[in-house]
Amino acid sequence: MSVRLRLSGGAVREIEDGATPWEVGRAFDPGRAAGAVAARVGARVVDLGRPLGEVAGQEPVEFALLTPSDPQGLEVYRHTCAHVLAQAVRRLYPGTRLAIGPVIADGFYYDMQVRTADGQEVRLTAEDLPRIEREMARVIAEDHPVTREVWDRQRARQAYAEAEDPFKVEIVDGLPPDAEVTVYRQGEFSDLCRGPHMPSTGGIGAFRLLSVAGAYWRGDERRPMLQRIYGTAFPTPEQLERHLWALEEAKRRDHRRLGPELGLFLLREEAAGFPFWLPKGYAIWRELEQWSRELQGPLGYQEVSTPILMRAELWERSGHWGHYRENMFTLERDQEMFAVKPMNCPAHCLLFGSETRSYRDLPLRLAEYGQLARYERSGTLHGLLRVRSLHQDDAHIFVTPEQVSEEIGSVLGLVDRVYATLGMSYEVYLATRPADALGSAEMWDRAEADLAAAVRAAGREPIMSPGEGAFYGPKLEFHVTDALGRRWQCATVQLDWNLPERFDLWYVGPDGERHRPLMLHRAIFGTLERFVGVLIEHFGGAFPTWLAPVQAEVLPIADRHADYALGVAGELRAAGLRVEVDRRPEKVGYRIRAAQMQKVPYMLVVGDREEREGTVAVRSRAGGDAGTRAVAEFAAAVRAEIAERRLPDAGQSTAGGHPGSK
RNA sequence: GCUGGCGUAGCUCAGUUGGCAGAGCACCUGCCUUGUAAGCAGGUGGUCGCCGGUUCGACUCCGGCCGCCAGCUCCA
Repeated sequence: MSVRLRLSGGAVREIEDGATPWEVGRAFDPGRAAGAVAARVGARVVDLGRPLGEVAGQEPVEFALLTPSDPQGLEVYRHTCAHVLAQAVRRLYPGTRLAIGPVIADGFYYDMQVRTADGQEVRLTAEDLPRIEREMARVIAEDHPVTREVWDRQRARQAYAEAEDPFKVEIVDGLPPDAEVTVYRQGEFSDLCRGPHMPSTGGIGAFRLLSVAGAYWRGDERRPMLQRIYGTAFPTPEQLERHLWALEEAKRRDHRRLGPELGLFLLREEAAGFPFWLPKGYAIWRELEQWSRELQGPLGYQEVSTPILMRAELWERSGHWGHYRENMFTLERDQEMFAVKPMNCPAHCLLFGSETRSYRDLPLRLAEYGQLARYERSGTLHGLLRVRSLHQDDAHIFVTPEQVSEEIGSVLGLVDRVYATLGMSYEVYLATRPADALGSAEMWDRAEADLAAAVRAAGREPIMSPGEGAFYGPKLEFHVTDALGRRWQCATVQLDWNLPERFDLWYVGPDGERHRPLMLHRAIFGTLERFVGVLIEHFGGAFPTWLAPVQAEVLPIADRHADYALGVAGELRAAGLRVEVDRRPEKVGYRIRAAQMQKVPYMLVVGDREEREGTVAVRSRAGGDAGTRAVAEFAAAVRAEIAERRLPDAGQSTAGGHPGSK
């Protein structure tokens, strides 16, 4: 028998079915064969030693060798490295039980119960990692061939049961009935694994273990806590070093570091999860809020303000008492329960229902920026990105069923405009019906379909997020990525057929009858707290001029220039700019450095010459010395930059003349 | 909330085996009067997270809380 493969050049070859990808590669693509870790046959990635008859047939399929430079090849490479990690830990701690060791975005991890030979559990710390790394290096140097074995399911189950490997037994039991049970072996080590793997351990070039942390087996806090060792691997030491450098760089952008450094906000243990906003941070905040009003007003949004504290009875009616109580701050007064609002929707429903609404009033768009509070478990708090204080750029839109699509389209347009202006990329997730859902299956199906259609109409493909919807309706989540590659939801659009029902909301239709409106929950920034946090990291603290807390810093050369400097600052403030004067008795270089580290977009040096000529010597944060300009001219240029909400483009500044010009 | 780690000046961090708490930066003062990323000198500043215990004596050892960090989980 034979199989047919389409090689990289496009030629179809007849190959004997016992041949392996390695043999085919060596014959037809010797250049890549040396560094190959696996092969792609059709849609499958397979071991280089796998007989082709098992994965191909008479129908020609694409054949390609994979090296660690290919994304799929890199996964195989890292996966094998995860096995090397497990092998090394087993050597050092022979009683270790393995759970799972998958490849993740920038590396891999392995979850295990680390134990000594006599079954004593061992707590690893970061100090143990170098020792494990040395053992891994030994495994790699020993260059063990990696072989694939197909096991009988019962035999596998029994073997792991006898070896007292409860996690592997559970994994075997969880495999689909028709799945092949495979075990990969390298030297004295073997592991239940789907594969594929590199042909031998010697091919791993550069790896590093990064951290160790606890992780529950199957993510379930009622189950045993395992130790998760994170690591990464790259084909060359240079690539590894570059990655490690990028991780350090990401730490430098961490908003928890930059926030206090730039004087933006404060986190205090007196109010965990409730940030204190300093003048500079709040300047950013106000700028965003003002922008939001500017964008939404023309779209027909009306701003309202509703009570922060309301009786429990309201939350019972809205369903929050049953579904969300764990996340609410409650208090009792005069034998009555109250709750701080975690969301605005129930209050907005009260507003909708407070007068008779006509179909002519719809869509009715109620916006609110007030403060919400949600109880989050202490271990989940994270800088500004996971807080208990929330100020959303929230709105609830009451619509007729016919208006849903168009209104969602309008919201998606708003989202796109905001994120494009800030130069941020995002992904759209469609979160569908959760286990504790309210409402009928038909309502959910239709709502989910409506949301998906709207996203596609906006030219994007939603990523499905099954079971992640709110209890009251499906939602679109817009995710952005932080400096450390963690993903956070910012904007959201949720469809809700439930609350209008619970609050018995209705409008009078053209037919003179009562009809039930639908409700859209939406936020564009999401939570201001989180959004500012994400922006700090996105810009690394170097905000575009329109958002920068201090837009220009005036630096008088000597004491005698102080009056002129104050005059310049006054003139610029009158033009609407946020300006400060640094008249400390320090050298200009010192004060420039200070302003530069505070990431002020423009530094204006003024001395005898500038005072005489009524000018400022402009230095831009990104481009350095930008020449001398008249004060009014500088003000006009910066005002234009702000009005356009221009993004900083590296090396260029807009408000300076050419060096040497006036 | 769970597992592990951590908590010393505004910030970053030292602090031997338990014996009167330190540095750099920041801040203040003086000198310098300054030209595009750190001038010089001096000084202020700490209930060593909080509460309790052991001890002649606790930043140090023990226990309990609180907070932070990583991960799990949860979610905007």
